[in-house]
Amino acid sequence: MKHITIKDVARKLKVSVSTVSRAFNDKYDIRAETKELILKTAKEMGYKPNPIARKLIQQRSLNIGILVPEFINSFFPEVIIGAQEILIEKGYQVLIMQSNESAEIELKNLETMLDNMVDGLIVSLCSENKNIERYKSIIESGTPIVFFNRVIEELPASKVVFDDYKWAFFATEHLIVQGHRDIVHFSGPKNLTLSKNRSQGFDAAHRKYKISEGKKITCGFSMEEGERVALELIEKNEIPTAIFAASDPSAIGAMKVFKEHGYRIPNDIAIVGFSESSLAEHIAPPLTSVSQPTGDIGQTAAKLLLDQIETTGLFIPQTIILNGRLNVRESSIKVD
Amino acid sequence: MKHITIKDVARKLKVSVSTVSRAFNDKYDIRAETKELILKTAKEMGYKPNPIARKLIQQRSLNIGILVPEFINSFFPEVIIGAQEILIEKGYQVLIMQSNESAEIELKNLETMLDNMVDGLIVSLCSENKNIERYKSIIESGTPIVFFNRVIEELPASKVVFDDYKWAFFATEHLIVQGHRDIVHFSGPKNLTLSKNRSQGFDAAHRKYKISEGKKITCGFSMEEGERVALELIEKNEIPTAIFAASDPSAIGAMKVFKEHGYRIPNDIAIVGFSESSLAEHIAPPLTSVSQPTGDIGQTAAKLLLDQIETTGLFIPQTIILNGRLNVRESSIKVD
DNA sequence: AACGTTTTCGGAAACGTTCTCGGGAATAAT
DNA sequence: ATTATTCCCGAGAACGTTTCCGAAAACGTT
Repeated sequence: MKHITIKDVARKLKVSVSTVSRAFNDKYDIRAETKELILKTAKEMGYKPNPIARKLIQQRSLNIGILVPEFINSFFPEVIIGAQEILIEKGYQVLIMQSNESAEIELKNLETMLDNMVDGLIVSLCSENKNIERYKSIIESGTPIVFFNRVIEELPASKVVFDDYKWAFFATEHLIVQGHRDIVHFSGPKNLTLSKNRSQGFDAAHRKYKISEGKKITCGFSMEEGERVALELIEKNEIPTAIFAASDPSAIGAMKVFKEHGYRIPNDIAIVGFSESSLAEHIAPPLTSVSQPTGDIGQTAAKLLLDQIETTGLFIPQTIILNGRLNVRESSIKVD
Repeated sequence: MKHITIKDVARKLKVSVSTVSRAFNDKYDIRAETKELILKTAKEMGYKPNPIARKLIQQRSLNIGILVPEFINSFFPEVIIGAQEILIEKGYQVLIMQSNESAEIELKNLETMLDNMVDGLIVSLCSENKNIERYKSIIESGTPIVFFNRVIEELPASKVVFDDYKWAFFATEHLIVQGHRDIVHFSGPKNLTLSKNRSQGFDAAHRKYKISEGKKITCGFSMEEGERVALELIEKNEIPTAIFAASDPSAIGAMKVFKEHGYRIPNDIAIVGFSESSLAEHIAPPLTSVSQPTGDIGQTAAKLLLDQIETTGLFIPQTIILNGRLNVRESSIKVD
């Protein structure tokens, strides 16, 4: 009552194992009729080639691994769906793992993927990125890999990123144009390129309008982090007139705390988020935020990866920068 | 420059392949010193047992597959994280796939998981569930599997579900107690047990208070579906005084449309959702919703699965019903 | 010294495939 | 009729492990 193997099929039809194999892999010489017969009876017998054995000998799996730091917020799921669209069409299956922002789990996940002989990887790093050396060795070994969103510059691999600098600039400019001169930036985790870029965009906007540099506070991406930092500001009584947060959840967390303490949004404090989450337009007041083309990010990452997989010989890593949009909503516009 | 295999290690140390294998699988007779030596030089050489080959011969992978219909909303991710906590601790790795509510993709995902020889499956069905026969055959073949949330009664497997009937009853009762007599239920996809249960809870509450049966409209779980049904009601000018939606996104979608058309929530229309999403408490007005113990669901599912994996011989499927909470917020309470 | 036991190891078969090689039969060409 | 060509197919090695079987070595017992 065990698995039906290629041998069973061969025996039943009194043909050789190789012939059965040929029937399942078109590329070999086999008479059309025999092929048909084999395929038919194989189906009847419930035979299906064992992919593990196939992987062992072919060294490919038609599986792609996607590694993300979290997927509570809709950002990563949306990216994944975008990537899946492309990959499934090409016959690949997508395996997803999440590290819950833990470098340790990230590493384990990574090894599991490699163990499963994925043909390629699409990864977004967790905020405490300690596995750079491992990634370097993977890249060196020739495993196709593309990074997105949470990226490290020094890794010589393809990347698809967002123009964080530019859109942080626009977001900040928007606040400045509204008349704000005392803006605090909730910046993301320090070791991410993305945090640095957003932070620099924030500064650049100040420079353009010749305003003294705004204050910056390091703040994680989560709602809790936003709440924490907002409370800190309230306790120190250093309330700015506007906040530019590096993520939507942290913006929303902050908004919640401020509202609870009697501040009115946007009249007392204007708030702008980043990385449009599905919440943005539904919370009160609706949150101004920079939206990223999540689907596109996934799709281009998938395409880059497929390119690399199909390229024999030297592959030259590319970095693709995608554009976004500033969705202006009530949280940043003074109303009377 | 290829992979380092067990043979390379054996050759270098002038021992047999089996001895090296023994060093990596404690259970066999091997002298402590030889083992140490082998492990040491293996590490130096960068050797790691190839899990594909191991799977082929051992027929197990220490991988668990989790199949969900979507993960844009935080519900499924939260469940997954709960399951992961338990599984990782036991040495299992978790592979996740999502079907985007498509039965076809669900089936493909399922086969991929099986292809990868997962030791067990945790699955929540997509709304158009057409793969029941396949699941039956999987269960029959003895593959450990547990279903959660989106469940089909007739499948003889372990399940962890929510007491949808009870909490739909409470949610409806809450609206009735607020004085509502004209409540519309946005029920979920018809073929899900969960929809039926919620719908019956809705009816039961009406019966208890001797109110004529409320109107029910089939509505998907997504925001778009909620918007669609709300528009329908507006066009037909059949505006109820309250809505009990089978999901938060559909409640939120409806709320959005009603607000855009000038209806005030909750004064003109009270709304209650289901399956607390992270949005609920942040939208305007905050949404009354039934919250499910997402983490618990994942954990119990994982535990049930591990039980089944470790049980040799006959396994008796269990169904575990978990409790929730009604979070009453402004969307359902008349204010003046 | 002869024999039994235990420890430690090597040989080789398995797991389920793919794929190269070579050969026989059928067909075409000379 | 002989040779060349094409078309099919079978044999068997390979992928990288685990694990059964048996044997050599070491040790203890009488």
